[in-house]
Amino acid sequence: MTTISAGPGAGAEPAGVRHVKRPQPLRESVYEALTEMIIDGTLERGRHLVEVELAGMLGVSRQPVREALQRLNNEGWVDLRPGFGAMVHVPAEDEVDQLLAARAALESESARLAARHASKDDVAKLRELCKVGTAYQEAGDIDGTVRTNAELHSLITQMSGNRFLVDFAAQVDRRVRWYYTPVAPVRGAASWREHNRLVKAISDGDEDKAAQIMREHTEHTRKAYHDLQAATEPAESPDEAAPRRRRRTVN
Amino acid sequence: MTTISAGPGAGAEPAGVRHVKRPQPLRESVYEALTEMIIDGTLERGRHLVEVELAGMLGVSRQPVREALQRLNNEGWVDLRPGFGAMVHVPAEDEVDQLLAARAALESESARLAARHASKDDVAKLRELCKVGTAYQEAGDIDGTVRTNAELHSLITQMSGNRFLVDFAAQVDRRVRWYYTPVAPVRGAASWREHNRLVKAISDGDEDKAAQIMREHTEHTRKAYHDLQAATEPAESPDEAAPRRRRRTVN
DNA sequence: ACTTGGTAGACTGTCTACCAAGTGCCATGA
DNA sequence: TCATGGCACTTGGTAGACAGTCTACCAAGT
Repeated sequence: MTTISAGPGAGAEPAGVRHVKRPQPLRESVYEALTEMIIDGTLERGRHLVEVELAGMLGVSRQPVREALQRLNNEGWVDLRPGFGAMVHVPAEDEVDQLLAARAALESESARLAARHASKDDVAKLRELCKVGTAYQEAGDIDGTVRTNAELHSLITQMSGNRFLVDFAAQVDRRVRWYYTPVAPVRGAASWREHNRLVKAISDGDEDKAAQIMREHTEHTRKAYHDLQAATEPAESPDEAAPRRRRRTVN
Repeated sequence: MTTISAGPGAGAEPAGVRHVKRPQPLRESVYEALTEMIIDGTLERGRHLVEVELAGMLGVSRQPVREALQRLNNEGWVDLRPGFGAMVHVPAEDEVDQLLAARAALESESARLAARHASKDDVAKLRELCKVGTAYQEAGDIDGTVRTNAELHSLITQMSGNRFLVDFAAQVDRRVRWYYTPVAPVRGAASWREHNRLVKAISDGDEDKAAQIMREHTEHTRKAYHDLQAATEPAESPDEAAPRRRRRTVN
């Protein structure tokens, strides 16, 4: 039973004015609890989510659950079928591809703007993250590597100073991480070399180079995903749950 | 009194499979009614939106209104302050800038992908839109020009075949149009010349060129906005509401 | 003049209960 | 085997209630 514990929303305040801890709206906690459960697989893909069931599970009433489900629906985590209920979204095959393409656009632009606005402080933080990440990677600490990777990318988008890029990139990133988790550990070594070059370009203020490196970086990730997918796919049992048609040609 | 009339959700179906007319959920209609009222200024910026008031206004109960407001909040149309209510969002000065920057990234990537996947049919439609738009422009039909412009851009993003780019770009676009409306008519002539070059590049399948033209196109729009802003701004009374600081240098 | 304390009203956040309509499933029957 | 009818379940929406919180305002004290 996962009960909600109104966790502190780790919002990055302008430093110094730290607002007193205010209890989050329940719907927010529910939203977070659900995404977490979706990402960590507690709620498997395709599972039928019933409002009252979730409400009972989380110890709240239907209302906050409904509101959370609607947000999850808007952001593509679940599919809401009127009169039936919500199902945890089952990603289509071309979806990861599209996500990574969107991410390439968003993050490479972010890198460009980050290079434009980088402060000494930011660059120092970036360097630190690179060091930490590489260390994790070499130590074989997958969890740490993934986390640091996320932090690095997040910091870069934030350095762009563009709220919309930050929001969109964050949304895409969470989705990618969800789909991608099973195949994440693969691309460790090269990835951090690229990160280093990227940080170098940003600290040099070389916009074009930063954007280009970030684009290639994401592109490599996509390729890695494809290779791994191709290697895994033939092994899947042909009597898969839904006999949905393959349509490779669409994208 | 604006009453909701459960209009047929003019969703673009895959053509042919037209689902039987299913009444849209109320929250959807409310959402649309509210965005419309925000865009056309019925609900002024900064206005405090009270749930029961809106509910009465639209002839529905609180619940659908709440749900619509929450979505509006997530998409940045209103700001939800816990325990107080929703206020129509008042854009910060640098916000249009950031929106246009995000749009540049999203749409230029879309143009690149559109050039990659363009079908004969798509290109024909693009050409048609260009013709129509230019005609409107020359005839001085501002409304028609703006609408056709939106259609053209929308079609290009859809041609990218990337659902996420489509969604994000659509979101950004609506916001831009809201802020931008007062200054829209300015940039008519040059804009359609650029559109023509863009369509040419797409039909040639020249990805890089398409992306570059789209980027410059958006950049020009941003510049036009700035110039117009600079020309208008000095006229504003100095005893403005909030004496917040100008920081032009940020973006 | 400025701060403090108190009061009142308004509105949200959440809960409960309830009903209508739509959906999926299953057993029945041809 | 396949269509039909019915049943159980679930959402979508409504109504009402209540606590907590936010804003504003007023009065008294420094």
